[in-house]
Amino acid sequence: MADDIRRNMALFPIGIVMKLTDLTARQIRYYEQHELIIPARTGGNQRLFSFNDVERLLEIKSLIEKGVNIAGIKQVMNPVSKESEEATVLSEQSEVKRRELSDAQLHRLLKQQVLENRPGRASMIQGQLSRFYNKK
DNA sequence: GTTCTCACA
DNA sequence: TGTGAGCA
Repeated sequence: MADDIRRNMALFPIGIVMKLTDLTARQIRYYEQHELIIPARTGGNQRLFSFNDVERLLEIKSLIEKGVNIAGIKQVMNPVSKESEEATVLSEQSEVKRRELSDAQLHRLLKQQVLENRPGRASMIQGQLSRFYNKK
């Protein structure tokens, strides 16, 4: 599992992440405040992002582009601390399956929502999303 | 030169 | 969310 270590290893500063994700520093920090990402910190209190963080930001970005707000994204990207993140990798497959399943359903739901709720933006998507996590 | 936090025309 | 201030 040395791969997970590399994947979660904090490497680049916010500047690099900005280019990698096309997000502004403001947005990246904003998402961090909402615990969508949990970058490591250097001694100088500077953020260090891992590949995982970048991937999460890309997911967040795609969701934002589809009209999902922070509240909605939080339900999809249930915040995971660095520790529990590793624990998730080692945990049972049932957890993994549930995650993949809900992701697939999520895509279908998002497409549906985006088409129907076009003008007014995602509004009732939050309640819909939460149901998937209870329903498996 | 960069990033950080905080605050707001 | 953008942007500028004042530090580190």
